Amino acid sequence: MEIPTRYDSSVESKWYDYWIEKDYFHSVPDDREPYTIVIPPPNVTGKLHMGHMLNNTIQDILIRKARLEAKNACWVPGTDHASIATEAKVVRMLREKGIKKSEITREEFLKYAWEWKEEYGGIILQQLRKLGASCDWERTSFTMDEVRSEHVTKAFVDLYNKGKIYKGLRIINWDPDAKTVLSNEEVIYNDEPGHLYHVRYKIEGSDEYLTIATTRPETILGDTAVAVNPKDERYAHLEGKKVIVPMVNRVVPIVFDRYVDIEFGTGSLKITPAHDPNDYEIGLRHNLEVIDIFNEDGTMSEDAQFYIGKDRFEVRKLITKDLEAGGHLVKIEEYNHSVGRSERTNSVVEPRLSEQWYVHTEELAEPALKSVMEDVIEFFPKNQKNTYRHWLENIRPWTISRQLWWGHRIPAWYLVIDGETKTFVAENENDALKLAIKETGNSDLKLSDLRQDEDALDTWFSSWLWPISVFNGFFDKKEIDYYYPTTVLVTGWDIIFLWVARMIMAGYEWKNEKPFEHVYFTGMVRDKKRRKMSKSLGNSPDALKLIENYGADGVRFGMLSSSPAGGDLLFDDKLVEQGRNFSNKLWNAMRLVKGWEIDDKIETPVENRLAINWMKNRLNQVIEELDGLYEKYKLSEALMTLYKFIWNDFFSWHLEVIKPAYGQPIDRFTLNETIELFETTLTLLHPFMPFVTEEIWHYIKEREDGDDCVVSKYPKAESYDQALLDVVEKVKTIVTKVREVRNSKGLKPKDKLKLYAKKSDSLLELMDSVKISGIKEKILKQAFLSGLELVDSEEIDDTIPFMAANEKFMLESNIEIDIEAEIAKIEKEIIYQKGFVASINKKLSNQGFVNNAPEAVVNMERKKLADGEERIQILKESLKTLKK
RNA sequence: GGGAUCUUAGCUCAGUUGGUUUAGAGCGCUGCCUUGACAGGGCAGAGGUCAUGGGUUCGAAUCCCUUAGAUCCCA
Repeated sequence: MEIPTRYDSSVESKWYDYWIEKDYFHSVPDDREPYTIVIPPPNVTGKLHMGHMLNNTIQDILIRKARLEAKNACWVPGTDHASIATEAKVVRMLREKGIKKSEITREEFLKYAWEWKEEYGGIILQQLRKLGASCDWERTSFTMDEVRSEHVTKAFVDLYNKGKIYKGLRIINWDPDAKTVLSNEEVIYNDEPGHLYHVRYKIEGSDEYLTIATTRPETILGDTAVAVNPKDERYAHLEGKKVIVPMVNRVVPIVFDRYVDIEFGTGSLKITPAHDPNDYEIGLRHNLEVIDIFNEDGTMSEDAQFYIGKDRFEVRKLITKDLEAGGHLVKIEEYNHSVGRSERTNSVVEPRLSEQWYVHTEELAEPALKSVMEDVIEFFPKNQKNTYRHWLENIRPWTISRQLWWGHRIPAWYLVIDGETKTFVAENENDALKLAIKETGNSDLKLSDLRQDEDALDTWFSSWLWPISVFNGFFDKKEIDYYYPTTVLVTGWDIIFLWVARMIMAGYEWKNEKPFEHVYFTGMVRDKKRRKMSKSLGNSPDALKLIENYGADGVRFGMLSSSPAGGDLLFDDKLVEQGRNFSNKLWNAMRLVKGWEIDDKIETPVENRLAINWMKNRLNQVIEELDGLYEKYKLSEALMTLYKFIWNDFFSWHLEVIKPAYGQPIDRFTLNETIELFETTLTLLHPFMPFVTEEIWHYIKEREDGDDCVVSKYPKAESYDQALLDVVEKVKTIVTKVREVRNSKGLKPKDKLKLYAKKSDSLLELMDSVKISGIKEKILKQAFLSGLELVDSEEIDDTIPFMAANEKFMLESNIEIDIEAEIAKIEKEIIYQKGFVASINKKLSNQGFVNNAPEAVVNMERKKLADGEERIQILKESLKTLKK
């Protein structure tokens, strides 16, 4: 049957099913060296996007390479419950059904949430299969499944008992949309346009006013002081005075605090301790009253006295008018300032005073910082180390409680005795009760006397245990001892604090060991205009559509071919198209090779032996290069090295030399050797393009059961003959030059012409090299020549002279050549060469250079000089003959 | 405001501790080529005083400083 001329990527699903059926991706501990990756768990209700594709392609390349190297490759997949994001989605879904979260119980809500998770959860894991991800699906984990939840509880109780978790009253970042606290890392700051309002406060018992500047006039209602800098002479006379807060007419003190910036605004600052972290600190120092004027959804509370129940942004407009009407507003300036927004809901974060659970991260940070700084854990690229250090050296307590239901409920129970609340932290309510009985001495206490904390834990409190919990690390010694520490973590640098740093802390806290050897940071996927991919811009291609159109291999190629570690990937359809075309090229090369009939009567032509010999040496050189690139995680470069080797060296040069004339058979040796080269090449390419390589693997040769590309043997680099590689490069230069001469003179590329070469020692050496035969034949075949004759003459009628590889050639042709143009060209070339020679002469006549530079470098320069002079000599002779 | 990284061909990027012909690749561009594995193809070509100005050195894209610009992190 005819093989179609186009590769059809729809075979991909067939191969994925086949690999699964053969159980190639499953790992159990054995005697081999483990190679372990845990997936950065995507949100359970998420869909595959470009970022996932990049990230997971990289992991798959590494894990497949390890598998080919006969390591015990284990890639653990899973999903994250993503508490805020998922809860927000469920709330929205319920609202559409007409159900309000505030009107249902926690149990009812969780039931809906689990239903939602069962329906939409894990779609992304199915999509990863389309990409070719060779995960061990039997190990699929979820941060809220039973095993992972047990780890979370145990970790919380353990830290609490060690005194590393505590509850405290702080100014926190409040998300009024999600109605929960956020950690500092979940707040995104950006400069946004706003206004600076200048408002005057009357000084009590005086006609004087004090003008303050604020970006948030609505918080005036919660003011409990005005502050100025003690060094500010403008305000020195106000010591001991008080001001009257507009609207509410509250009399509050003027305090003197060094925090106030004399230069900024009017130099005096209104103080709202309940709604600004800095104000809160000042409030503590001066013992100020705290008035909370907001409800949890960002509307005004009773304590605000005005605008009760109205939204904070509406109030900002209203109060501006009222302040103006009351004669308090001095002026309004345009002003850009930094605004914090919730990473998940994008609502403007409200600083709020509240009681939350915290992890004492300072102690945990110490070993985590040390191991990265000392390269015990290696970062790729290295420059992320600075960012990491800066954060860990300035680490602040980690707020881990969230006012959410979807998540791990905090394992703390409260008992109120005589109006005083006692806290018991335990792995379950029965243990908590035992603790309570023990502490109170009251054996009549019942479970119903205890009340569990309503809050859930931050999602990251479960993900930081991921490298441990996916191996059931707190309970199963065999698994964790074998797979931990994992080999490499592949993730985006945007979660270096949220996730990477915390996993390292957890690793040292509970395993006293790093969680991974290496961290490979991927960049962001952007569009070609360098914009972030986002739904609102509509510039993010549909990942599955891309796979459908170009094949997973094509997409993988496109994602990888331009994405250095840590650098952003500027995504362009063109790249994916190039990947698809590459698949097609491989396919057609296979068709060519497969189409040849063997004839045992044919002796192997000498040029074929040379070609095979050259390919084998090149292959070893390439394997060596790849090893170095993999070691440095330069995967893009590794792919491009392979791409160029396969397309240029293997297909364009090698296949073209050995290709028999149309319809003619080939000798057995050449074909077998070529198939073997093809096979090795497929193994090398397999990690990047798993499907097309597997497909072709089964076409080029009959295969026994289990002889599959996915588990083939990755070749080891052997030594290669550099001299041979150099000789062939020279030959290629000569062939290329002949083609160029034909091209520029309008000669047909495939008309057989005769080539003459001026006899020289170097040329004789090249042609008659005893070790390597087939040089002449290769040149004849690839440059479409009828013959190659070495001559003593400088000048032959009806030829075009040219120079290649420092030798003089003459190509048969009876076309008229434009002598003037030829002369001009050669003269231009002579000028260039003279400049070249002069620059080297300058170097060599410099005693400093000759004395100080290494001998090899000086010799190299001498060689360059000799070559240059030789070229000038040849050019001058050509000029002489032309001018005759 | 503090800190980090970066600036090489039209675009995206390589360029190992300073020394391999006067800087490489892929894409794009230009010309030529079509019964023959592949137009999702073949062959060849043009394109860069390595952001700027200084310095160190026998020698700088590479090390140091100035200036300009870009990106990111922290506050």
